Amino acid sequence: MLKLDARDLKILSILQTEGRISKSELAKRVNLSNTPCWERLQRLEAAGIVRGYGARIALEALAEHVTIFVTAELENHRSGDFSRFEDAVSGEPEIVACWALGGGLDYLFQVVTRSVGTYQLLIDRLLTGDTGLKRYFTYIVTKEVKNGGVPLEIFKSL
Amino acid sequence: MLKLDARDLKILSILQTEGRISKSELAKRVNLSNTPCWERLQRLEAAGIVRGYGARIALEALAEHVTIFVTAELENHRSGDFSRFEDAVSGEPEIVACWALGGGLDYLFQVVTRSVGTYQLLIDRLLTGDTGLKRYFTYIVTKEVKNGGVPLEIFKSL
DNA sequence: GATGAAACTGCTCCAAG
DNA sequence: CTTGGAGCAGTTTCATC
Repeated sequence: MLKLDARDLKILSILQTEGRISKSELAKRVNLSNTPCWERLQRLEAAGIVRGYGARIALEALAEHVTIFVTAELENHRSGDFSRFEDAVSGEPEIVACWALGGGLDYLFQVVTRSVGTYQLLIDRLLTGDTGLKRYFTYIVTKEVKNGGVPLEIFKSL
Repeated sequence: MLKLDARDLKILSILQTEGRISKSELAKRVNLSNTPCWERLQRLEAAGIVRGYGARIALEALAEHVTIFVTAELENHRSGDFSRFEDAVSGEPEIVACWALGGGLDYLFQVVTRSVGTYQLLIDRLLTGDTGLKRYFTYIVTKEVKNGGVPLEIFKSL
């Protein structure tokens, strides 16, 4: 694990919100000259800490859609059961995120789709496909309250 | 709502994964010359469809941390109760995302923090602060299975 | 929509302190 | 780490078709 100083963290937190900032502007913002700042960024990218860049897209300005969270419980807990379900999840673009959970529930996943109807089609695919899904619970999102980035501030003291 | 053709969607989906692509390279990828592609992007940004750009940061390569999902139920459902809770959520950087839900539960939120201990401190802050939080349930994430972007493919036929 | 070009800014690398 | 700069690539805005 690469050790990072406060400047590296500042570079990361600037890039997190301003991914298309120019490298010379970035250097100014962290009080470094061009060259060493560029070298730091190279290191961060090479180490895989910066995994890439992306546009933040306002889906709500683009098309009608619904966001739904689903908790899932599997039929069985043998080693193959988990990877079978996870493969099914990977193959569904409407499942935008999925996490394995400790405790009674096995998975939580987030669906973004056109409507409740297309969500039901997705669930039907999961139930009739050989995914091992036993029980699920649907939570429809009525409002996105917050969606920020990872709080790098918390790790400042490393 | 701005109407977008297939090229606009392609621009968006390229930018979603390659946020730092050069504008001339982007133009090539969508089979347009420099100028009209640049104009489309200007429109998309001006319309707020592209809300910004950000680096994808691999937190796991950076520091030990835990991800936890929490479902929350509020004491009361008067108009002020929701905004009071949402304000508290906004003020906590460790709460990286929060959604209001239909049905019995009021909110789902995602916490990224250093440890289970710091998570408990967060919960204590929410409980002792005047947030109206009545009942909550903790789901510790043991594995991130998938974390992709919004599936623009789904909206191709618009 | 396409093309070409002008003026500018930024990028990458290198040298020297 | 700094400054300075060379050579090249990318950006933005033109005018023209």
